[in-house]
Amino acid sequence: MATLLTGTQPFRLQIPNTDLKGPLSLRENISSGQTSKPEWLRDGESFTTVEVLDGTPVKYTVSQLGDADNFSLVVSAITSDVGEISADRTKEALVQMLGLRDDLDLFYRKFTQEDHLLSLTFKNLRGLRLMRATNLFEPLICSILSQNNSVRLWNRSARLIMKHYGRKVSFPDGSQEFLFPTPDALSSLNPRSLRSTTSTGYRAKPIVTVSRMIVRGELDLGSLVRKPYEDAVDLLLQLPGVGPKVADCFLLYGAGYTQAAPVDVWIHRIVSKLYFDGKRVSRLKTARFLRDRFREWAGYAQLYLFDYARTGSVRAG
DNA sequence: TCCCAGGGAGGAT
DNA sequence: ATCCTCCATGGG
Repeated sequence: MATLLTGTQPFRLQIPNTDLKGPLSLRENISSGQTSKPEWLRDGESFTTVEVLDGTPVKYTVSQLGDADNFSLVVSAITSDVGEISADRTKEALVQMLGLRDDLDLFYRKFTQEDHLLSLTFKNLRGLRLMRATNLFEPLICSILSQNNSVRLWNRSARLIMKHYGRKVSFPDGSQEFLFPTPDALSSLNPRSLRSTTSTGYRAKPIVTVSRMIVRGELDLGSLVRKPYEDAVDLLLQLPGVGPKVADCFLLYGAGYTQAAPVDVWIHRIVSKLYFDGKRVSRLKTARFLRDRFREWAGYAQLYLFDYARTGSVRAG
């Protein structure tokens, strides 16, 4: 039943609105600094990402036609020269990556009624959704990279890591892309050389250490993300380079824990300003506040508040 | 030159 | 529990 894609048979895939719940802004999704992976590469109005699905590299090129509320996605997905994978699997992975199953209409409706302050962020960010990774290692490394860093710089480092240490893959359209490296590839590195080649600074050592833990079987991300949120956090906090914010980033953008609310400098500022009358509240209390107030929507609330704060809708308090 | 960026670790209070 | 300081790197 499922169509098999091979390297010699590129195909196009239309995802009609009726499959989705609520609006989508592909551009907002891509540019919102989420740590599931570095930003998809942009060429005009189309965005490209390469994902490894069941061992087969798949290159997606996606563009959105129409506006946030009335649109279709035009998707080209091609496999590497050696691989093949079902069309259903390819489509499902895209739906997951773009958060298309999240009921964004419900989110808007619910908090337009229940939280006027949060609803202030809705108008300019309509269609912004949570991204999810198709693997667990890449978002963990990207989340570690993001600590005390700018979106621009951690993206740059992640791309350099791919270029220097990831497998190079050829596609039938003639392009060559670098995959994100495996834990094995990074585990064998000298942290100093990783640092000098990828501008990762003091984050190089924890990246290598975590990679080694995975290779040795001391860290099993697959079983970690099957645990309840609190247990998963406790385990993540034991890792070098992983504190509360990085753990929440990984759980939200990597593993889909929508109750996770990463608190960085921007969230710290905007939540203090909007919800605590400008009074300083600790980061841990800020995170707990967001989880208690927004529950399974905490990740979404955080995402909207982050973009609202960062894109200058408000001034730093 | 200083300050900042999707912070964390270790220590002192 | 909360508050220091230091940690690399590059942009403004």
